[in-house]
Order: sequence, then C-alpha cells, then structure tokens
Amino acid sequence: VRQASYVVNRMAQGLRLREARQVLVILPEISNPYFSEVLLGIEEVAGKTGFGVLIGASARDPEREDQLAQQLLTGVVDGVLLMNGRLPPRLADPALRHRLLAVAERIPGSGLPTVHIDDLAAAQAAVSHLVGLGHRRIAHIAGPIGNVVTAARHKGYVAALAQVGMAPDPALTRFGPFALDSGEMAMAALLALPTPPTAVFCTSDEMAIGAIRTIKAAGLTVPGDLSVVGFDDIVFARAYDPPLTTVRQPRHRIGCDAMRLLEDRLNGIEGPRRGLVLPFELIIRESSAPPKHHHGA
Amino acid sequence: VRQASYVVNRMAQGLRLREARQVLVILPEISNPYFSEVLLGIEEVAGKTGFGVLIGASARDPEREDQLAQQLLTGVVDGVLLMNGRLPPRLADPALRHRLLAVAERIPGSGLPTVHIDDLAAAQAAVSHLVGLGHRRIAHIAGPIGNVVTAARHKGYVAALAQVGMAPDPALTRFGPFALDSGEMAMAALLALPTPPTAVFCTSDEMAIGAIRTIKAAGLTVPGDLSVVGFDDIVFARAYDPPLTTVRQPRHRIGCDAMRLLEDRLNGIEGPRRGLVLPFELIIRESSAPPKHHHGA
DNA sequence: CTGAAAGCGCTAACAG
DNA sequence: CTGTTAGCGCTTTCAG
Repeated sequence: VRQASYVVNRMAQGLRLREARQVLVILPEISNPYFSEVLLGIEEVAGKTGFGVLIGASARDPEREDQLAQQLLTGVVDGVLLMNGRLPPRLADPALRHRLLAVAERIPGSGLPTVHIDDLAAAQAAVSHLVGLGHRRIAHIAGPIGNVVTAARHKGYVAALAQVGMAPDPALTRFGPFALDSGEMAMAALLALPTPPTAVFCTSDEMAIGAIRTIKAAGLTVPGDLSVVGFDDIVFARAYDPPLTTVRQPRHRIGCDAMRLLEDRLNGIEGPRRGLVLPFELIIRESSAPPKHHHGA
Repeated sequence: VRQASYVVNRMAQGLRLREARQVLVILPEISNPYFSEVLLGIEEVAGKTGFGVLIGASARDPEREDQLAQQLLTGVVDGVLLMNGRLPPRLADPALRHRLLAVAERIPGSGLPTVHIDDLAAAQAAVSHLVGLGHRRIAHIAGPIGNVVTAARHKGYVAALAQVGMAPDPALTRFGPFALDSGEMAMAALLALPTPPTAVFCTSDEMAIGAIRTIKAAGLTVPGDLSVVGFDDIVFARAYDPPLTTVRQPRHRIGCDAMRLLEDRLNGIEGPRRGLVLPFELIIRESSAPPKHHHGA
C-alpha cells in the first residue's frame, strides 16, 4: 500500500508520539563566528539522530527570549540549548529541567548542567604565558559586567597575577561588550593611562583585534611595544597581522557534546550532574613576546 | 475555562490547520559570517510573524541536503529558503514551487525567484575602481568553478577590463573555494607568475585576507606593491591591516526581504517573478591605491 | 450566539 | 501474525 512516494506526516506523528524531534538553540548573537561553529556541531549530531534544529538568535532581548521559550511549552521543540546565559522565567518549572542544557555559559542558580571549558583555568593559562614572558603590567580587556564568563576569566587573570605575588590594578581592567569596537575603545583608554600596560589579555579574539588596531593606530607595534592575547581562536586569529596568541576553544566539540547530552536527557538518561568540562588549548603565535625593557624574569 | 497557564499544542494545531509555521533555511556553511548575518535577518522577520526558523547547515553534501529537503514533504516546515545554490531533487515538484525561494545565489534552471545583489555589476564596479586607479594587470581570485556567483562575478571582472579594451589573461584568474587558505594559495600562485599582477580582485573578504597574508609573507606591501579588493564587507574587513576595500552586501536586508517574500508566497501572493535585486555598495578603504610605477591613467 | 461533534494522520493497543 | 480501532489536541462546521 505505502509504496510510491509516501512520506509520514510529522505533524500527526508528533501529536501521537508527543514529541517533536526538534530542539531550540537560544543564542545571543549568531554573527559571532564563535557561536556559529558551536551551532554547526549541534546541527551535525542532531541531523544524525533525525532531530531538527531551530534557532533563536536576536535573543539579548528578554521579551524575544520569552517568546522563544514558549516554543518548548507549545510542544514544537522537545528541548532547549541555552547559550545566552539566562534561564527564561517560563522555563523555570522543575518538570522542564531535563529538557534544558546550558552551553558555553553556565547559568548560575539554575542548577542546569553545562557543556563548556574551564574559563578560569584558560584565562589563567593565557595570563601566565604573559607573566612567563616577563610582563608585569598586564591589562585585561574583559567582557560585560554581570556575565558569568567575564567573571570566570577575570578570576583567572587575577589568579595568574597572584601566582607571582601581584595584586591586580583596577585601572588595568576594562569591562565591555564582546565586540571589536569595544576592544578598540578599551585599548585607547589603557594607552591613555600614566603608565600604560606592556601586555593585554583580551576576553575574545574580536576584542583583541580591536585592541591591536588601536595600538597600531597609535604608532606602536605588536608585540614590540605591547603583547596581546585573545580568546576563542576564530578563523581570523591566525590570519591577522600579527597572528594572534589565543586560547582555543573546542567549539565544534562543544556543540556536538551538548546535543548528545541533551538527547540523553530527553531519553531519561541523567548524565553528569554538572555537565561537561572540555579541554582548551593555548595557541602561541606572534602577538606575544617579552616586554621591550625586560628587567629579568 | 482557559485561564491559568494554558498553552495551545502547536502539534495538534498544525495537524488541524495543515501548516507548521516554520521555515527551513538550507545554507552551505554557517561559520561564514556572511551567511550568519543573512540568517539573522531571516530570523528577525520570522519572529515577528510567529514563524520558527530551522537551520540546515552542513549542507554541501547532497545526501544531507536531500534529508533536509524531506522536511518540507513531511510537513514540519511550510517553506524553504535555499542559500546553497541547488534545488534538492525531491523539491522539484511544481506543486512545491510557491514554498521555495532562492537567497543570495540564483538557482539556474529552477525558475525560482531570488533575493540577491547584482553580482556582475558589483564585481564590475570593484574592478573598475582598480582600473580607475591605473591598474592594468589585474588578477581575479574567484570562487569555485560551477558556482553561479563565481560565474557572475567573473563576468563582471571581464566586463570591467573590456571597458578599457583589455582582454582577460586566463593565467590571472584562479578558481577555488570561498576560504581563507584558498585565497592564500591562489595568491602564492599569482606571485610566482613571470609577470605578477599589480592588483587582485577577490570574490570574498576571507579570500582577500588570505591573499594579503601571502603578499605580506612574501615581503611585499598592500597597497604599496599590490592592491587588493574583497567582497562582502564582513566585520573584519574594516579591522584588517590594511582595512579592506570591498563590496558591501546588504546581508541583513537580504535576509529580511527573503523571509518576507517567502511568507507572501505561502499566502498565495505571487510577488516579483524573478525575485529582488538589492543594491550593493563599493566601500573604498586602504587596501587599494594606484600602482607603484604608474605610467599614466 | 453558544455547544457538541467530526476529523486532521498517525501509532499503539487489542481483537481475530 | 495481520487487521481494526481508539484517541493524541486542536479547529471548524453544524445544530440547537
């Protein structure tokens, strides 16, 4: 009977089976290459198990976020991957817990498992690299205040300084959005300081590129006058001039593992309570070098 | 009766209404900032009218592509936005025509309306800019052979040369994928020529950045020794060293208009038969300048 | 204008 | 082991 070109109606199937075989990914900004590569990993494993991936981009706006969250309640999606660091209020119901997973950014107070790297350790490794090179006046171009990732990386920055008995100078940390212009502006402020830093640790490659731009515009060189370290290892990091020393995140794997974990949870498999911590990697390129007037390590 | 926290079950609603209020976007690669920004526009408009956006990334692979196309047949999505330049065989049915729209890349032979820029004119404008600067030996780092966009931009390149009575030298056009390394390799080959070009028109900013990298690695400067022009105006174009002269595509608007047009089609409104041609803009920055030994314009 | 009922296409349970 | 049937939650039609 069912030969020719029969295809099941997934709407009816979903109604009957009470599952949509779709997941929603809520992300703060898709134009950032970081997120899109995680998304690629998600999509890849989802495809293999017949899951569809819905995206909820433009989601810095809480109203839009709530509208997206609604999708889980209406049954169009079976689960939600949260990459925006916030748990929409209507998803707070404990009965929904097993349908949710935080990705890249932990959601404090939610108790949700998270797939991510150890941001503190990663930042500490990056700053220790600078310290090892002989730098002592190291600035930190940080993310937006209130953000969990920003906080973790800042702690790592402080920890690396503490390891050599230094206290952080508050004037050397600048908070702001994870964007290129934000890096440019922060660097300008740092350069205007009475005693500018000899090295800068930036919390994203985009910011690092912005910082380098400002440094070059001021007639200084990288790493000659200032060393710069980024974070993420986006495609353009190795292609920039100079190629960026940065922390590589296993973006693709974060996506794959997150989707796998969510599927498990949907199937009733609890999995690790706190989620997964994946390894990062410090990629040393040419934007970091010993300081100009190196008074010994 | 329906007070408290009642939410309609969209699965049942969809079954009854015979519509999913979801669209699928098939894209070749999401990590490319170009596509992600178009996607953002799509998502934005879709959100306003209550449509969900499913993504089909990893779709250079025809098998995966067909699997994705299946989604339309099974009724999970009402329409498909095709950004990969191909019409999956199972969607060739004329009855499905009004559920499809090509975006950015025309699909030859499909007769599908397309939302895009005039690639030929844009490439011609870019190359004419180089010609106007006094360049005569201009290379073209092109996209992959067989691609419609590649062909259109190549025609634009040829047309710009023809305007000053020049025939293109086949050795000066290098075809390859729209990627950074592809730009690097193509440039290396161009530099190895007996008479290297004095300017290069690249079919994407990523390729242009790759090309500049190779030029710098060879000890030459941009635009001192060679001028480079890109295409797309991604975020990093203005931040590169030197800032890239490039063709800006209205990516966000392409996404918005495409989604709007698709919704119209789903509602039975035919709309423009050939689709929409949106304006591009030549952004002149610092990677292009007159040739070193300028023997008059 | 309000209320009951049919049926969208499927799967799972049950009867033959 | 094959064939029939109930019902998933909604909307729409039709009767009251």
